[in-house]
Amino acid sequence: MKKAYIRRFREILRMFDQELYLQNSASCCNGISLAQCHTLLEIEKNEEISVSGLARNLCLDKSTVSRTVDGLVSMQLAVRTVPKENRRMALIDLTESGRQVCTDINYTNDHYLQDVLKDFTEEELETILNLFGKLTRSMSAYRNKNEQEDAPG
Amino acid sequence: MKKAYIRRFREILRMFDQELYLQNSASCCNGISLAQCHTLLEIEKNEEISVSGLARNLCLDKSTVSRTVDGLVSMQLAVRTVPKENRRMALIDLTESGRQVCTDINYTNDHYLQDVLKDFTEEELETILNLFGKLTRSMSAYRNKNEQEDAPG
DNA sequence: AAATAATAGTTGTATATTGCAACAATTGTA
DNA sequence: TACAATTGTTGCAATATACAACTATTATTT
Repeated sequence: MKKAYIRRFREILRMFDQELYLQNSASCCNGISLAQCHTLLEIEKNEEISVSGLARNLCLDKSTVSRTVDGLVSMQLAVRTVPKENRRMALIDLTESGRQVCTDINYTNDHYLQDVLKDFTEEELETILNLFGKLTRSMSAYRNKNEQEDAPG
Repeated sequence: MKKAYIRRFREILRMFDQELYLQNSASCCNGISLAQCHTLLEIEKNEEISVSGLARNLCLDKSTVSRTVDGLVSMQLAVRTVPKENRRMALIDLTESGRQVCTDINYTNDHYLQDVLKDFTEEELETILNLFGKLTRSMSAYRNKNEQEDAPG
């Protein structure tokens, strides 16, 4: 693989990452922060998920997630429930307001993506989704491989 | 454009963003932080750039960049020079150590990308770079359009 | 059954990142 | 010369994050 190609790819990745960050920041400004936004959507995706589950899915420390959930709860966007059958854990769920905020975020982001992809042909759309998926899976595999190696024996 | 497609795209974007973040964090751990890493590479790309220039390119506030540069200077990876012909500004440049760190970062990231892309065919590589570029430009155009609208009249 | 280990969550502490506003110094313009 | 614009820095506050220590609970081992 050509060095020049890799450098161009890296450059585009950097710009893409920047655009993604700017857009995410801009679209999550319905009074909630980016971290809260990510957490809300992750709760929405899994009905009744634990703090540890969220931490795993979001690749964050559970203490971080615990505090983010604190924020969501104090804003009445989420609730903690301690199940009787396992009183160690707390299941997080959305309130009606929380669900509404998710709906808003989804609406904004769906429309953004639709706008940004409007000049892509059907074929391009299919191709980019496939290649994107392949790349993401490859990145994930690479990371898991390295985590195995670094894991405490 | 199908709603289901958009949702799948968003989901992949989210995962991709997460992988990118994790990889960036991991690869920048040569004693420097992610922000310092980005700043170093941006200085490397522009010989003698000002704080404002860095802020513009990195889409950050100049105060943020000023402090990041503080860190780099105190680590002796960069130097500030006040040009005689304009004593307001400070031109930032890399030291030899700074250049070496950049070389290391580039090496690591180039190899990462090479590894992650190793199962892509020549054609796929060409396609993904093109579509990625197109998408990034589209995102950038969208943002500029909206910034125009929001600009203080 | 008691002791120990594992799990789940929270809190204390520290650090990093960031932006806005205020400011100082310098340069450009009216 | 007075005023405006540019450039960078500092004060301040908010957010995000992780690690370690801790509490409470549940599971396992002896």
